[in-house]
Amino acid sequence: MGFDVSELQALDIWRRTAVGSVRRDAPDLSARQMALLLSVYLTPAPHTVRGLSDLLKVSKPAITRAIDRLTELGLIRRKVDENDRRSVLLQRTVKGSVFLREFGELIVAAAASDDAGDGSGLPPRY
Amino acid sequence: MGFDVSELQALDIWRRTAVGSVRRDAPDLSARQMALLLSVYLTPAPHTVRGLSDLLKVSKPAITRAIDRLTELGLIRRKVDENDRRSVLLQRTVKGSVFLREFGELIVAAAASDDAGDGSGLPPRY
DNA sequence: GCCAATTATTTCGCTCTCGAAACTTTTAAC
DNA sequence: GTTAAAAGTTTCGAGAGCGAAATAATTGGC
Repeated sequence: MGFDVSELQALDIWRRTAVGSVRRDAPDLSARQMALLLSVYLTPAPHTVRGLSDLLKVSKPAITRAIDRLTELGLIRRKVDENDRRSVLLQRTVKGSVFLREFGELIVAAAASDDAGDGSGLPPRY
Repeated sequence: MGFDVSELQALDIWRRTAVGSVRRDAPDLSARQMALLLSVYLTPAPHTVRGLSDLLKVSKPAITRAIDRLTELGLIRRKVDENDRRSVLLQRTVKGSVFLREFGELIVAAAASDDAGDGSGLPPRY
């Protein structure tokens, strides 16, 4: 029972962010979809179906479906690899950048409003 | 284009956690389901369908379905409120506690492995 | 050129989820 | 005790996701 303090703080920041995002009526992405989206934006290109399938240990059809959904939402874009036309490269979009920027702001705000302290009982360091 | 540094770091921690969770074959919860689960565990009881519907600004049937899913997974439990038998109280389970503890560990580990520094170029403070 | 390997998508049958509206149970008003 | 309100669930038709297997499309071996 009970959590380590830092884990608890981390979970609470996660909670505030998740609740804030849901309340904002953001698209209700699954964990897989979010992991895929963040991987495309925050890890070095190129991003292919096969590569993401290996990275996430999820079947290729499941990756294709997640891409379908994120593409419908306008958060990423497909582009055929001209060097190997079998491959599909995933690219960022303006809408996706905006979405993730706002999401990042939510996390930062949630962390800032974490007034639980560090457990030391001392005032926070600035 | 581009993100503020702290937002980028926050997003990257989120990414590592999300990817790690998916790779571990954790249940593929939606943002709504995760927000609900965290709210039940980290905010003061009682937790009712109506209360969560207001908190998350999501319809009551959608809350019921999310509870159905989380209950199937054994992560929370329903209990009729004996003071008002119309209400259903949501309670924690051992399995849910374990799941969230591990998830918290994942976040903490992701934050610890954030070797990007604080942008100052100085070594991290311990 | 031909054939096997690789990449991604589509299909199949099935389950889960959606919002809106209808419904059941329980409580409170009076 | 009858009636209105409240809490939660169920139903509806429709859309999305699942894994496994089948299907393109393209490439590389030779």
